Amino acid sequence: MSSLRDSRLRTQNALLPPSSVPDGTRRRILEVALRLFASEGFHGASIRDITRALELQGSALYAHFPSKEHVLAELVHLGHEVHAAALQEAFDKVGEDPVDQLKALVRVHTVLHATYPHLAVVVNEQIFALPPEFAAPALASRAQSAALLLHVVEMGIAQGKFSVPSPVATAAAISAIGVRLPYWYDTSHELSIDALADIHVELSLRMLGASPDVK
Amino acid sequence: MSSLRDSRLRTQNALLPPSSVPDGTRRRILEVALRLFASEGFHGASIRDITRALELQGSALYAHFPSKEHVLAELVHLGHEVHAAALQEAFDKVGEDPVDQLKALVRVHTVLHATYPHLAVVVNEQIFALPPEFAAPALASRAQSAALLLHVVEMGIAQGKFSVPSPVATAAAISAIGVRLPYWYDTSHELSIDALADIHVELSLRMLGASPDVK
Amino acid sequence: MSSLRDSRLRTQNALLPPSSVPDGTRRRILEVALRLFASEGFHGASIRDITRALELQGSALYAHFPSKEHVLAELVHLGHEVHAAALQEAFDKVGEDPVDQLKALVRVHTVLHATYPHLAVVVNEQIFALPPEFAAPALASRAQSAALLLHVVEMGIAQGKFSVPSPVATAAAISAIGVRLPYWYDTSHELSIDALADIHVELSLRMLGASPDVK
Amino acid sequence: MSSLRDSRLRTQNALLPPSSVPDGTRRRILEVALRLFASEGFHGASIRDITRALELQGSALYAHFPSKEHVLAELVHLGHEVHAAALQEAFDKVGEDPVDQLKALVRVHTVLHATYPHLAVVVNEQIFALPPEFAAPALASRAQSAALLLHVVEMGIAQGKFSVPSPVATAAAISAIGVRLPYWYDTSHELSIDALADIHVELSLRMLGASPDVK
DNA sequence: GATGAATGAGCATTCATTCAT
DNA sequence: TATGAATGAATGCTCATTCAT
Repeated sequence: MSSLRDSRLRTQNALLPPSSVPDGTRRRILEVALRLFASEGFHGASIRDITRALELQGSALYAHFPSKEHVLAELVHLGHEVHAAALQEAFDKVGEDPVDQLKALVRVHTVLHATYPHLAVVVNEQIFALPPEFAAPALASRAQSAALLLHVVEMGIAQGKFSVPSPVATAAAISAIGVRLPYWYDTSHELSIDALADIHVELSLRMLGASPDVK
Repeated sequence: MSSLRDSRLRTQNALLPPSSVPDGTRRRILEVALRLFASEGFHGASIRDITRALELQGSALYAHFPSKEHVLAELVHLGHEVHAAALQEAFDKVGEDPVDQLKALVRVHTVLHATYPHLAVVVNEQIFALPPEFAAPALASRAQSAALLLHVVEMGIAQGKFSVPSPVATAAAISAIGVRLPYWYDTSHELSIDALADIHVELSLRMLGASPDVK
Repeated sequence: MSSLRDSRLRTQNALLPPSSVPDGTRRRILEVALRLFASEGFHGASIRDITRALELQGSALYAHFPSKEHVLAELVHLGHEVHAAALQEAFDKVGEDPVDQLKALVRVHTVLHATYPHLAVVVNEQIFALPPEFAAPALASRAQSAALLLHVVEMGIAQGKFSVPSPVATAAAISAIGVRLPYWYDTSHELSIDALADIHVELSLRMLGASPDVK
Repeated sequence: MSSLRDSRLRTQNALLPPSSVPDGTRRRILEVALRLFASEGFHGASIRDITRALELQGSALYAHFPSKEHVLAELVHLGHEVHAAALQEAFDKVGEDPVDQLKALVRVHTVLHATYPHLAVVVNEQIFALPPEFAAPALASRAQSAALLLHVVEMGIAQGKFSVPSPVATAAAISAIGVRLPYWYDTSHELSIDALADIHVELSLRMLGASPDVK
């Protein structure tokens, strides 16, 4: 239902979080791979595609990664690490009020998906291209994030601050709003990332039936 | 943030809408291709993979489709056709009240994504593997569905029945909830598809700030 | 050194000698195959190419020929048969004078290559695509024709009517003039086939150093 | 009318002009391809056939040529380049007398076809297997050579040194004698290439009715 | 005679990867 | 670090041919 374009994602600019990988050929490989895996898929982007964009021979990649799968694995790992760290950091900053916690989680979820859309797409769509032993830690991180969100929702319900038809379906819905962002939003949009985060927080609280004075 | 498995989707059963393609080898090819494209991606599933599952030689596929791309194109076409037709049918059945219209659209959107999750995933993730001339009609259908949803939201706002921070972002959020369904829901879930549709309708109306007496 | 065109041969019209094969699908297959083998080569023209031109399925060919090779074999056989028969007939009509004999052989050689250029090309270029047992009779017929021409040349020399640097090379040269015809001549040319035959006779006699009053 | 053998051409030895391509795998591919394209035709010789003769995998060819067609294109280009250059060089060495010019052209035409018979055969028979954009320059070179020969014939006629029934047909005949050489002559023949060239010069002059004192 | 679904071998080409340089 | 020639498996697809209808 979102509208895609040739390049799959609407954003061209931001790729990898800045300090996650040192500069150099290795980082440039990751950036190109991220862009191509997002637009063509893991199997649709060949090593030669990646290295050609860097004006290198295919074999040059093996000075930096032991295999193509390791490139994807590193991207997926990086994506989950960033996501988990950001969620945790946001969570730690706020107090124990589930409303505050939820606001923090939704905000960071949205900001991340709007800022690093390629990483989000690759992490979500291409993780299945990894062999189980590579995918397992990422899947665990993912499950933990989901559990954290669900826990906050359930705490809010327990404290009478949220009221919801199904905690699981509602947590999934809150997550979905952010996950689908890369498919329609780009940074040239009239809404800023901050404004978008505000909106998603508001929409999430409404779904949770939070008392109207919230926000 | 959803949790995936080796087989990518939680559901194994429902594949193609029943009457969309006549029985026979051609339909069986479409079904297997749908399953494999959903789990491995278009480039990750080879023609030999598809035909092996049918105990055929790879070359046998070419008596039914002129190319691998045509198989994907037919699936994508079928998916959009079913989606557009169902949306339209639901829309035509209700009156002019935006609230009723929205309920109808959300319900059918959810039911479709829960009933044909493979089709939804392939349509959403693999359409980029098609050359532009194959993808164009599907993208047009997609844009039209998005426009219909946005229109209903805007009509509701105009009539004072909805109140929303950003119509575009809210329509995208409503859509996202359904689109992400295949990644966590399967028909063995304790929630029935109908119950899920009810929940999504409720969540959508809450996001739209519909007057509390609704439904 | 000749100039070719898309269609390889300049002539489009005459294909098979009229009475050589009865009318019907079998003959039409031979005609299309002749055209395609001449322009694309035996390996470059598929059975589907041939039958498509007749609006038939590929399998329909097997009601008329046991294999693709048999189609070529029949064309090659037909070509050599026509060539040998025409040569023999022409030879039998004239007396024992080597000059008359040579004129007759050159004339018919030229007329055949100008009239059935596709057949000549296929016979000359595609015979190697046949397995030895199919090619053998054709090669024998070919050798016999060459021997006949050489014999006439040598008889003329013995009788003091021809004078030549090398009988073998000269016989080859006389043959070559006709064999290369299909690559530059077509029936729309300002020279008629008859005029061309006259010219080739004249050129051949000149090469043979026949006394100037000849012709 | 020439007699062929399994191996199509009687010569096995000479293939590519010595300095035309540097030594190495690339040259060896061209040599094997030349031999196989001459004997089996472009479509009849597979990439695996070519590389097997070099004890390489089929894929190794693609480090040296972008496609099978490029291999043929290079051979055809090379053949026409060598032919055109040799003709031009021979032409430039002699004076303005059409008789001398014709002798020079015929001699070099014959020497080339006797020395590089595979190249001649591939150039003449397989050029049609190239897509038009590859074939065009070769066809142009061919037309230019034909025009040069015709021009010399016509100059000789204008100067009263040649007398001929049809300049076009006679030029074609002169060319044909050389072009057909690879189909019957090989270097083990009792005639040396030089002797053969003398004979062809003599036969050509005779066809042109050159005054008997010539040569 | 002809169809159309199927086969199994083979095609040109691309793939990820290796390795000597 | 990077190259470039090579590998061997795999790719999508075409081939001639078969066979039940």
